[in-house]
Amino acid sequence: MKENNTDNDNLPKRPSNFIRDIIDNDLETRKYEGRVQTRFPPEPNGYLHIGHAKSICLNFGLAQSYNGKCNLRFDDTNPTKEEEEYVNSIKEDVRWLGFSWGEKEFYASDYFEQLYEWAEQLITQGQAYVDDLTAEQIREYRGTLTAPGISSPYRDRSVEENLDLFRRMRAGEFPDGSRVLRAKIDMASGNINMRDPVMYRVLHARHHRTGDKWNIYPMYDWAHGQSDSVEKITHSICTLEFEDHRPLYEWFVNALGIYAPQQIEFARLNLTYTVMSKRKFLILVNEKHVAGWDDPRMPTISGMRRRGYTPEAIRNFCDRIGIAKRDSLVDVAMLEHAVREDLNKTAPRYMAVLKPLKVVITNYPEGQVEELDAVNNPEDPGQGIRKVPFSRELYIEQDDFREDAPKKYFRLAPGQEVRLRYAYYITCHNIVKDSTGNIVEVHCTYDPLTRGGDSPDGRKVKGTIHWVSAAHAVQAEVRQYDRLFNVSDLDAMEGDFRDYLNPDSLEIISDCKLEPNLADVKAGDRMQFERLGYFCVDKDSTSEKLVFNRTVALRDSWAKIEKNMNGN
RNA sequence: UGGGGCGUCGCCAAGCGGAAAGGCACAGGGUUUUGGUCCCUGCAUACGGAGGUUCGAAUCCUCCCGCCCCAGCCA
Repeated sequence: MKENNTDNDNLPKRPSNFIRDIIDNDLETRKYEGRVQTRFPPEPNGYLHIGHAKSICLNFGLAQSYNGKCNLRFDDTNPTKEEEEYVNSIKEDVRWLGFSWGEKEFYASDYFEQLYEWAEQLITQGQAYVDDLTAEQIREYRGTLTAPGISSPYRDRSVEENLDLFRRMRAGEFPDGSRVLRAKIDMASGNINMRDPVMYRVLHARHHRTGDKWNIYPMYDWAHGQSDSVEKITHSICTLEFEDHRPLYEWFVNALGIYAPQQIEFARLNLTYTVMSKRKFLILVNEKHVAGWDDPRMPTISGMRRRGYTPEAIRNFCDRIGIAKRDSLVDVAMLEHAVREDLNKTAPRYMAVLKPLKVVITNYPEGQVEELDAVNNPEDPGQGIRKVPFSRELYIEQDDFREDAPKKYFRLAPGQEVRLRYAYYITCHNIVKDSTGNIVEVHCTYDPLTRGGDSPDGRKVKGTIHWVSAAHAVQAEVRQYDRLFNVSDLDAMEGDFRDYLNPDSLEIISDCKLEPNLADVKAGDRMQFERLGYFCVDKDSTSEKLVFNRTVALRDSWAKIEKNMNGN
């Protein structure tokens, strides 16, 4: 029996941040009767990415630790860009990340009628008017950053005329773009959002949920705060660029006299070597720089899922980068660390040779096969052991043999003894080359007394390399990914972001040799290929042709040493 | 030259007037049948700058500098 175990003890510990401070304070002052209600409000116009994950973890995480709720709400106020396909993928991604949002999801479009009524209320209160100016004229009348705007000639229409016009807008009497409903606030405000913002536009477009019911659609500013209000949100968390909208957010709920949530802004996530905008993703996909939204090189949730990332790793990453208001550019190494950390504990290990070099054990009996024991996961004894076949002809990694070994090279080289993991010590005594001088085969002898990888005489070998029995090897394709861009701070670069695409972001290796235990693997399975990295089975994989994605390589201190030896 | 924000180690980020957490990265060492993991150690006399208040300031005040966002009938 556990003692003194409150609910909060079981909840994930998360670092403090300014939003938690605000909530703690609100709880203390009973600002919202002790409630915490957040929401994650994606627009269904694209796939979620790691930046959204930050927001998801924040909003759902806050709800969890304060015993509150977090609504999933689709901000579907622009039917020209939104599709059901996206709402489905968003739901899938949020769920996959490990969060749930109760019995139903919310939609801004569910509030269209209420929003409409509130708009009539504002008109009646003399705080909104129908404007006949064209989009271009509205822009001109709005003024500039330094010059105040000027009033529209339609600004002082009577309540009756406004009501009539607005009802006819709804009824579909006017063509797209002909009229808008605007809030009557302050054309001279230093905050441009307050210069009579547009609340409704005429749009004869079919909405993915309301169909053809509406001929007018609310703008973000008019919809968002009121949706929060309807849902009794306590803390409406959004990104920094909406900071300027907060006065408007508050103006609307105050003018309406309805429940007032509070908007809090935090800095969005930026990652090194990565772009993070749906617009740019769309270009990458449409121009075929990547294979799709779920290309494993994409920072989309679906791309990362396909790449082999775990929800746990992404959540840990999000907890660790913190929440603040300063613009930041998080090192992608932080993300990679988070996956390695999780996969190290969970991923079963296998041996796989990606770039094979044939090794013949000349003193090993022809035709003999031994089944050797291999540990499935040294970090988790519970995962047990497996058998791996060993025979006279093997494959090892090309990188694990050097004819002229540099200093500190502990792998196979002429005259140098190494351990074959879980098998035997071997020593190279002969190299076979083809007519052009390429090494095609390496001949070694083994020490039968070192079976399993230990020598009775206690003799040490510095290197241990992985291998696969040639006769038993399973063939596979392995896709290795590198960063999509070759500069760390894309936003700081001049010119188009496509100029910085890394041409080597995808390497397909087609003749990999895998230990036979990998033959029955299924799409989505994650594992470590010993000494190489973490991999997962791609959805393209079939029993005839296995396909793996490299999620992330293992840390490679030998690569670092060698790089330093070569003077960087 | 308008309005709104932000500036703490290479990158994130705690700190909320009492003598600069943590993570990543990096460097060195130990353990090791993954050059993986793990374990040690090091890594800001300093908090954009300059003044001021105070016994005491990254934390309060003033001025200055730098960076980001805003002129969609996008969100």
